[in-house]
Amino acid sequence: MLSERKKKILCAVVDSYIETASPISSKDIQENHLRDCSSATIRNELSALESMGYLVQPHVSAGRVPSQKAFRIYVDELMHREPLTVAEVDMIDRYFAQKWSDVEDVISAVAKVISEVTHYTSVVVKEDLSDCIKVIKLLDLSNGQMLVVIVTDSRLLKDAVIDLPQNFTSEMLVQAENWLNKIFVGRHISDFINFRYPYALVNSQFEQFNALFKKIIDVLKKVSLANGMDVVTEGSNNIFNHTEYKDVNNARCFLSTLEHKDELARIFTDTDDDNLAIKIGSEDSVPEGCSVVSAKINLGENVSGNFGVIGPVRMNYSKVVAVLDRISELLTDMLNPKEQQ
Amino acid sequence: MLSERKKKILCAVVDSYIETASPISSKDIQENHLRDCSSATIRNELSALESMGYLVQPHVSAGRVPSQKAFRIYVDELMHREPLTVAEVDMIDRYFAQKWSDVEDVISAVAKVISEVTHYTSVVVKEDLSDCIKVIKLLDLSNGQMLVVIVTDSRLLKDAVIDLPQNFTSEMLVQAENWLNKIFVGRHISDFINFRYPYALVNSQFEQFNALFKKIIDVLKKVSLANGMDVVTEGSNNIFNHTEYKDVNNARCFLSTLEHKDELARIFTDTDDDNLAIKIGSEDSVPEGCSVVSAKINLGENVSGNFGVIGPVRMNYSKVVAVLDRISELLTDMLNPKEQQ
DNA sequence: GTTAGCACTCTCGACGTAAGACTGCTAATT
DNA sequence: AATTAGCAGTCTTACGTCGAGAGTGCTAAC
Repeated sequence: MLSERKKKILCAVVDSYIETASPISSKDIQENHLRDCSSATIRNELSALESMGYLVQPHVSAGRVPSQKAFRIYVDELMHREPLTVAEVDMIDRYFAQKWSDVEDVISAVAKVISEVTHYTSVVVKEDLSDCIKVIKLLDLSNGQMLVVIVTDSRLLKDAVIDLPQNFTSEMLVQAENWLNKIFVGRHISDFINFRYPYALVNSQFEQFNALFKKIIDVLKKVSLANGMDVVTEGSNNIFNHTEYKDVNNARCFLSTLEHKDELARIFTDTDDDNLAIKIGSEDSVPEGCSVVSAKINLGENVSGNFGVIGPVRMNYSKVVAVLDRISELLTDMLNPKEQQ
Repeated sequence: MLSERKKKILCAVVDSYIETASPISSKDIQENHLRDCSSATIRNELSALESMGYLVQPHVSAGRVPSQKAFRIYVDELMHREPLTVAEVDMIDRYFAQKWSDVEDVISAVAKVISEVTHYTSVVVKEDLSDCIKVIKLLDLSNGQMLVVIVTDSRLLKDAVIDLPQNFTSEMLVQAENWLNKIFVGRHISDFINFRYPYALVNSQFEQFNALFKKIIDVLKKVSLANGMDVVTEGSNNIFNHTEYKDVNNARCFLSTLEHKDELARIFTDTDDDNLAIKIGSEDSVPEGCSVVSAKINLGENVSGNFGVIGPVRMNYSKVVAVLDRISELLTDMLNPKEQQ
């Protein structure tokens, strides 16, 4: 629907604007992108693109600035995918040369490398809501207390100390453990947020189990809430590299977004089936003036992760996408051999 | 060494400057603080205070601004301790009305309430390096794996899954557990960072225990490292309430400090025996232009915590101190009855 | 020792102006 | 019919001037 030349010009405007953060003039485009036609021709095209809603003019004697609609079509159709520089590849590979021993380390390293290479603020979200309970163990701590250990599919362990009811014997503990496993094994952790206490099952047994069961269910509920999300951000001070955050109100707004981890997690995890999602401006309740590029990865059985960057709409999408692609690749490489082992 | 009147005037300058963030004139002081002498007299005193290094003048026709030295003497000697307003007390109490079930909840709530009431950025540091091991449990997960649970003084639990050596029976597990407890109970978690493997003890026993013991010691080492510090910050966007951070470079520098958790922890935990420490400007490697007010609290047996605020040198010390005092009080109230229970 | 008064200095905002950046339009060209 | 050169018109921005206002330091009187 857009002519080839219009596409070329629009792409040039967005590219230049991403680089310079200031309005782009017809002369700029002519000199740097379209040598073979005059600035007057380009002016005509710019005018057309403006009335189509792709460009706006801050004032009459200024150049053009891309609208949100322009950024949308830019990332969907126009953008060139530039390869990473050698230095950037090196930087990423250096991070991945280390050996990590647990998921937390991976998360923090991924957050660091993304923010370092892209110069934007990075966000990594780990989500293990789909974790399945494999076995529950009750452990007498021999001081009137008991340790509840919940082992899940992904080997992530949750535990808590519970006071034992009076006169509780070791045998009763074993029995309680059996019952708990009968009820809960195979269930998903997330189910417990709205779990209703199964009186029917328990009332048929010793009365004194009741209190214990209630407490254990509380632990499960708590665990399922606490482990819903793990959100890590890195490089929040990178926002000051970008002129849009010279304005203090924008910066405050941005930082406040970063502090609302739950909302942030929602933005980064709420993706279609695509591996890579780009949300621009106020789309999908991304904060006004911000864009989010996020990717998805499996962090192991039933544990998925999302990672990406959040920054101004005037973001270097090409570079960010390349970085995220590369990291996706390295992460899957890292995780897959493990599974064959 | 300073005359009473000089003290009064210096205090007035600092108080006013904290409030208005702009240079204070002799007239200001005369009108708001020292009705009983003329502005000319105050001018003379100001001039004297300036040559003593307590005040500086941005330019000749401006008022005076307190120097770092002035802030030091202000918090040490001059400052009035104003009580909190009813609204502020309410706000704090409302937070403490909730029941918290674990240390993490307390930490996050304390961070939140401090930043909300003071309008500065709050920092809470939990340090449990001195945790003592109370008991170690080995738990057969019946799938060739074993769960190591370490219970410490402070009831903070650490655990990890370990692959069992081949042909390991339940009885051997019990035996291993006994040995582990014999060796490690009573030791401090922090000792394991440099722990040397006690061959003498183990070599006298079954050879196949060796591999297991090594793995467990690795777990202990890891745990002791990972649990060294827990640093939580809240309200980083509060910095924009304060004029000194209208300057983007200051803001960037401040945020970068917040991201270096280890350095931050050092600043907040490195206190004398005092319960409350105030560090101003570049003292004790606090970042240039920043001040830190921190308090200490016991978060349980052998677990100490530090909490406080970080903000501009021009900080409302009086209010911050009052807030931290109140929270200290409430925290000890909350923790002490627990111990009597 | 304190104070009134005054000259002096410096900042800050308002105003006007000139230069420069781009555009849109018109008319000529291909 | 599309393209282009040229030019008038508009708006921003930087700069310099100017006057008002704020505050001091000094002097001389109290």
